Amino acid sequence: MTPESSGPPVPESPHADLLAVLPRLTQLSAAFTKGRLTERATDAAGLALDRPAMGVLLALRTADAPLRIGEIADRMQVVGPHVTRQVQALEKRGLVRRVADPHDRRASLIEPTEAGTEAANRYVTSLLGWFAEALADWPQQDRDDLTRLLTRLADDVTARLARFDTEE
Amino acid sequence: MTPESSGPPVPESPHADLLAVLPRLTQLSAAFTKGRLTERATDAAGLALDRPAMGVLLALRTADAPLRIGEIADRMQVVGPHVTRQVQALEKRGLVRRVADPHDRRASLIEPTEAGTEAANRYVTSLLGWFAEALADWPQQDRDDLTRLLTRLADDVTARLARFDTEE
DNA sequence: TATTGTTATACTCTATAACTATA
DNA sequence: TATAGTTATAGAGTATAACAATA
Repeated sequence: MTPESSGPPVPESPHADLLAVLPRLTQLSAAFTKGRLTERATDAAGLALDRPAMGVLLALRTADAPLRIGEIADRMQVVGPHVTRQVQALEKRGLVRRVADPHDRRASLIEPTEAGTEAANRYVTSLLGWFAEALADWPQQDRDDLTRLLTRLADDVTARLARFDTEE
Repeated sequence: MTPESSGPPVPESPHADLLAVLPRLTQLSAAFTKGRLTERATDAAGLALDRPAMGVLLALRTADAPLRIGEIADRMQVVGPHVTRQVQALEKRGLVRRVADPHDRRASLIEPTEAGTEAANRYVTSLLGWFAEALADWPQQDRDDLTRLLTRLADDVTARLARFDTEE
């Protein structure tokens, strides 16, 4: 069995199995997008919002406090102008409102309205229900392990990528 | 402590912790995109290809056999026209070539050229090296668990979402 | 008539650039 | 002069629609 005639096409590596993780992440991402999971959940919540707008509403819900545009952008890992437009869409639908920032008149604080809070809760409940169904037969240990490992993976990957920025 | 006055804003659920998985997947996806990991790996491979084109090349490498346009699209979970354009780009760069499908003159088979195979291998090696670094201090058990759980999650989520299509 | 692929077009999400107002 | 936000524009990635060739 010579190297060039057979064997798996993967280059030699002590951790080649790790590469299997990447296609899985891609698969999951594609499945969520193509399955329109968030769209179904927004429908179930009686809303007509796209994913980015829902992301803003969820960021506010998670923060459980009014946030500035820039703060929302940081938490969502997107740029400011993107958040500006999503907030405008949410405002039009009466799901968030702006309140003046007492300490800085350049900025305003965004907070969900009563309707916005309820919508976000319905959305989360719907998503959670779906997710619980999908993982209905998972042992609790596996659920815990998945959360733990995925959290660590996200942190390690984020940290490693941040090094690129430092080096440049 | 009344329900409306305090407590976490998350609705009651026996598996509320599972919801933590979704932000992590989002975070990972965003980190890979914003860290331009694939772009760095293609640079390291001496290429000038965007992510979709690289995806086609990887699909061919993984298959280790010539594939039809439709087969590539299925594996990448995208539509045909998208693959058509990526293959055209790869053809121009001499990384793939078309060979006639002896059984069906409507279709052609796509296979990597020598240069394409080498480029894909350099890409994978680069990505693998980076990934191994990021997870350098992970115990082998955790690596195995992550791969196993992520695979199962992807399969379960995909299966569950497929039920929507069936129901409609 | 059904299927494979191509061309042309549109849509979603996010980024960059230029600008305004306040600090 | 630096920072927060907005407006306008651009780009990446992928989908849909209309069509051609072959089955």
